[in-house]
Amino acid sequence: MDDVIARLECAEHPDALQAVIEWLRDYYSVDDIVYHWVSSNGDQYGCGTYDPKWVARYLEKGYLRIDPVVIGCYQRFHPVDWKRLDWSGKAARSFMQDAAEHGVGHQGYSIPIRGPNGQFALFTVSHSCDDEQWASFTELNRRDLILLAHYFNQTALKLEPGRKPEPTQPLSPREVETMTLLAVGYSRAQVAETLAISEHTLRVYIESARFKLGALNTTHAVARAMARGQIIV
Amino acid sequence: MDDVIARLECAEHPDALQAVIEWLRDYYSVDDIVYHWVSSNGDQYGCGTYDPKWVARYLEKGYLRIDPVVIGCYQRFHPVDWKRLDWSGKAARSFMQDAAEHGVGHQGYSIPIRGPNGQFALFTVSHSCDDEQWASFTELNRRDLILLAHYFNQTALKLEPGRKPEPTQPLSPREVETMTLLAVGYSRAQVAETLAISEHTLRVYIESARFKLGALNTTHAVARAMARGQIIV
DNA sequence: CCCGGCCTCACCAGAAATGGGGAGTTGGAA
DNA sequence: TTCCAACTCCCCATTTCTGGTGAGGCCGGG
Repeated sequence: MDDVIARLECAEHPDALQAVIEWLRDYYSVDDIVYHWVSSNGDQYGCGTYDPKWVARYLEKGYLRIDPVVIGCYQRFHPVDWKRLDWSGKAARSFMQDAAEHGVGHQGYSIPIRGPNGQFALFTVSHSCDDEQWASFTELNRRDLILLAHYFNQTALKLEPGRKPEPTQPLSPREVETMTLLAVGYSRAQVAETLAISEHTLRVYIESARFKLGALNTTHAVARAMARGQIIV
Repeated sequence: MDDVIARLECAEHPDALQAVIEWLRDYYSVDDIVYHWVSSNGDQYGCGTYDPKWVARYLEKGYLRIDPVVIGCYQRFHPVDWKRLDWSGKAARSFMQDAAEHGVGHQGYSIPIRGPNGQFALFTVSHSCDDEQWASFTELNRRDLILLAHYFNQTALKLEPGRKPEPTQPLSPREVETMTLLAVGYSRAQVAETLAISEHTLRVYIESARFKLGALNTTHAVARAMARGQIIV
């Protein structure tokens, strides 16, 4: 374990992640291990031992917005066993069947990981075995998996595969206040009143913030400011 | 360590966190350890060994939006040493001085933790010693601290001290699509076009989503949907 | 079988936001 | 000192959003 973490910490190329993940699969003797993230812009990055055909199909079908693992983990903090997720709904059902047909095990344990800039990633272990075996496996390895997930994400963030640095121009104090108040539902007039400035001035802040954030309108600007962690709501 | 984590996992009352944190402070022989979170609604919860006067002053002064530790960690994923944060700016300076006067050590190591619903928490260890000692301490204990931070947050989330469950009414698929597209900067007309529906219909979705989210306007609705993890941007 | 939630469409009038001008002060950095 | 970024204020015209009301088809659960 220490060895793996050390390798992650000094990794300098994404291939290292893939190598580690394959090593881990053998080490734990499970069917699959996958790390994948999806962030703001919608494109994603990941590595793992799933059949490439399944990965391609997943992307092609846009399963990201259907997959109960993603949706469920997105609203959780704890690692979660797939069985505890919501598999009702016909979209989820057909997704599950499709996954099974592509060789994905029916047991799974996923750890959600969150980073700045609205980053969200999953570290998943999947296998085929009965419920009891699976329960004892997850119970035994939970702590290691949490730490692994953390270091995997740390490494992935460091390597930032082709991810543009996005110069995240900082907002001025007034701009931050403006965005924050807009995010909690105030109208322009109310924000102006709260900050004790004219609404005209307020507009200048909104527009400059929008410009700095590269946003197309106010809602977009607020969403970006939130996603990038530039405002604390 | 295992003992501490076990105690966190079976904790049933917030006092357990306080007890554990005090035990940890003695175990590591540091000046202070603090866990605190701040989430959507702005109110916060925490426990730690800081002087209550300092805690009160922190809240009273609204230091949350000035504290470089909070602001800095909010945009990071890795644990961070206080020295690596941005302490320029007069607000930050006077904050630092005020903290020092209230007995806060000048060395610090903070671990950001993120949960669903836009939850953000910090697990901080603070001390007074020279840089080298501090560097070796953090190097040595980093991994334990990450795991501790994780389990602290898990416990805090479980206990949810007085935090309303916020029945998080789920959005319908169309509502999710609508909110998502608005969050990435589309105007109402563009969203309607993208979804191939009339703008009138779109408005119905926005309004029903706004209603479900308890939001005052579109921007607010998008912000809430993001913060609650109901849309993946 | 019926109810309720979801999806779809329509009209209207008023309120709010946007885009693009210009212009002055202050305080900190180069 | 000079310069720039931040902060403040104002006008105009146009586009966009919002609030209220109404209505029909579809599908799944009780």
